[in-house]
Amino acid sequence: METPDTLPEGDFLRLDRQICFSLHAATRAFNGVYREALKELGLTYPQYLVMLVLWEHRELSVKGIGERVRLDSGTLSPLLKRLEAAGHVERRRSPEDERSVTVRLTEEGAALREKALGVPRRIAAATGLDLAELGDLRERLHALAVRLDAVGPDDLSGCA
Amino acid sequence: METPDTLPEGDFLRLDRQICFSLHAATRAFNGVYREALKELGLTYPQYLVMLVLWEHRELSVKGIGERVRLDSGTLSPLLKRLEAAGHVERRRSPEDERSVTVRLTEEGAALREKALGVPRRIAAATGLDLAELGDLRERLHALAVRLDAVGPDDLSGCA
DNA sequence: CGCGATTGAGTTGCGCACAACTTAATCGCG
DNA sequence: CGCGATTAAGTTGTGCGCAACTCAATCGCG
Repeated sequence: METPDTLPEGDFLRLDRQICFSLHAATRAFNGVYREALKELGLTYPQYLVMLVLWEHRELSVKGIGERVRLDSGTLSPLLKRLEAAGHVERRRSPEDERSVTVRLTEEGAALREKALGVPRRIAAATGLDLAELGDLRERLHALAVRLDAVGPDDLSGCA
Repeated sequence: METPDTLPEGDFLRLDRQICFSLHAATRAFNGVYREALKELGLTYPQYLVMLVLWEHRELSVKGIGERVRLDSGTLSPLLKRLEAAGHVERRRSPEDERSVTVRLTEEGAALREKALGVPRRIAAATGLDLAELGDLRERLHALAVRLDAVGPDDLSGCA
């Protein structure tokens, strides 16, 4: 349990390097492709994520958005302020709970969806994967994220 | 080739949302686990990437590091300055080419490798994947990154 | 009802990531 | 040799991502 058995530590480090690099490179490559595809919409990748949930719900609290895109208010507040400045959303405090802020699509923000419809196919084409493979990738990444999030702040020390 | 055939655009947008979210969530979950594991080393994840290549080469130019970790000088310059301030590396201009800066591990930086040896196994444990699955993941991510990078700045418009 | 605990947003500070730019050194062609 | 083009690093500015914090509103227990 505490000895590698199959590999010396040095090779572990090498494998880790390869996985780190692959993950890091894939993430930034994806970001780059999205950046290019989103340029004409005037959106960044994280802004696109937020718009995607708003196109499905039209109106959500900051907390509601945060739960769906897994971002906290420290990231969302300035991002939403920029989306508001761009005219895509409106923000106003909720009447029934003055702590909460309701974010709602403007007409313009809702209309932007039409221009976004072509984006997913471009991305899919860039990956060179078909729908089934994309679905499989999504599954694997989702399962991985769930497992990694579950580890949380503890653990990690319990295996050395 | 230019029509979806299998899915209307709206479902494409939904699938894209799911893939976006999975990718984004998995990336940040990975970062979180590494952040935790690297805390005792006093390294961030990108700093760890740089140290990994230096542990293999001992001495590299900024350009050489950039090629290996796929980062430009705009990101590396301040990062390396911080690694230098932490005492892990030295930087000095190359004698034979005054444009180039050579980055070399200090004794302390080289010694840090010993403390890093336990990191990969912790990460692997957190993912819940075995060595074969990790290798497979690495392969897929690498292939994907290569394909996405190959698309480059052009294309993307040629499929709409 | 009153008051401490909790919750939702926002702010601050730091470290990437990247585009666009600057500066200095080197290259290479005529 | 001379000078424009290229190259290597660094700088600047913008936008995430996250930890740590503030502040106001709400909750809930006695």
